[in-house]
Amino acid sequence: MAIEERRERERAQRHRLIVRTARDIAESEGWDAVTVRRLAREIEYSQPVLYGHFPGKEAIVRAVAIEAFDELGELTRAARAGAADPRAALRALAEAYLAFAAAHPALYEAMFVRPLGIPFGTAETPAPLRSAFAEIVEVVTPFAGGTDTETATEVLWSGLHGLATLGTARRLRPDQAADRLDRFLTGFTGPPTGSPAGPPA
Amino acid sequence: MAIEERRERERAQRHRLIVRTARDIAESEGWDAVTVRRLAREIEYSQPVLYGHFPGKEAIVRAVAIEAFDELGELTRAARAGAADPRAALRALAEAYLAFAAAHPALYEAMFVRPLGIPFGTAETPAPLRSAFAEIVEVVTPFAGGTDTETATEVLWSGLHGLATLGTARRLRPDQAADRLDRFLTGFTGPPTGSPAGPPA
DNA sequence: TCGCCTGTCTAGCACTGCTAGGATCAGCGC
DNA sequence: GCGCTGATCCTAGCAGTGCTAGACAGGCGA
Repeated sequence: MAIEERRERERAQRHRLIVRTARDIAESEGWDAVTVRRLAREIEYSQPVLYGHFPGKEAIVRAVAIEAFDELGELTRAARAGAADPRAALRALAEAYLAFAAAHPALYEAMFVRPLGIPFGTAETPAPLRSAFAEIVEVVTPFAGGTDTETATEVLWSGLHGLATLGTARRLRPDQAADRLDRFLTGFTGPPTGSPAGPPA
Repeated sequence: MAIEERRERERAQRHRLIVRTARDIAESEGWDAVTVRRLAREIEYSQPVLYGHFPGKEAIVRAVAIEAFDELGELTRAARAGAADPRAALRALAEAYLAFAAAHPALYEAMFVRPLGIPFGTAETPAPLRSAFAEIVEVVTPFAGGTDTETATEVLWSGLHGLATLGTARRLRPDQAADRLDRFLTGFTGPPTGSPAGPPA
């Protein structure tokens, strides 16, 4: 029995090694550099071993993405927790989200740009993914306004996603990132209390 | 001389055939199905002929994208022209943009998601691309508010881009597309004149 | 008519994801 | 301790990818 346990341990360890190696290569050289041969070489096993752990390359990318969902959820949770009021919480979450996308473009790509083969918003959605989304819902709720919370959440998320992807693709002026977020959030929440209405009709 | 002219004509025709074929395959089966061999088979020439027209596959995708920029620019221009006031113009442009992305996901992907190798917002930016962007600037100007026009343009574009990409990736509820656009544009422009302020602080 | 030159194709390179089949070695019963 | 058994792993190969060198033909000018 102990032998099988050891084997299972080793197997789990190798599993994590594969995911970590894939992530490392992707983050330093992009997903194009992540090939099955390269992975096999780096973990010092032959290629078929990888297929004993994952049904295919796509599944490895998926594993990296799910791990990253956990991290993003943790970051946004921390950002939200440290905020004084709903407006600050929203801003903190947005900043954390964009900072994550900017710091880990390859992870962000695996999570939200590449086709994941993971259902979003259904019962089969993995837990890390759902809890990360729940973070956004939580912070949006006070600002839902006329529309329902889920719609408002989708709008906030879409805005952040657009800013993140166009930003990393270098299609927005890099220096104006903070201004863009200001403008977007001001629109989303409405102007701060006490200040005059913004744009004319 | 006439012979050379005929050859040049034939060459240009084949050039267009390549771009059109690439586009057709991409739109019906996705970019993964667009391979050099497949293209060669469909245009009934061998693969090296393609490399006589384009330096590589990426350049073919780029040609398809630039053509698509022209179309998108035309669509948004028409949408804007038919609008009564600035608010309607903004909405019409946004709807046209999202409709294009939904109707031609492969083209949209080539234009805005895949790395294009085309500089955005510099002097070398191709004309179709610049004029399409100018459309957005035009329609955003009345709603710039406190921030400068270019920043506001980037924010609008980012929002639309996020809605478009997450939409085609099936990560937003399909039925709520109109509600999302409403919510986003209301935030972006501020509430319509005469109506009470939206969300509470 | 001859020779060149342009245009095209065949065949091949190095790479990709993935897999069939054989070798190897650990653990077990005797 | 010995030989069997079964799991584990690797070698080698498949079909596909983007791309290219070199051979071949056909039309052009002299």
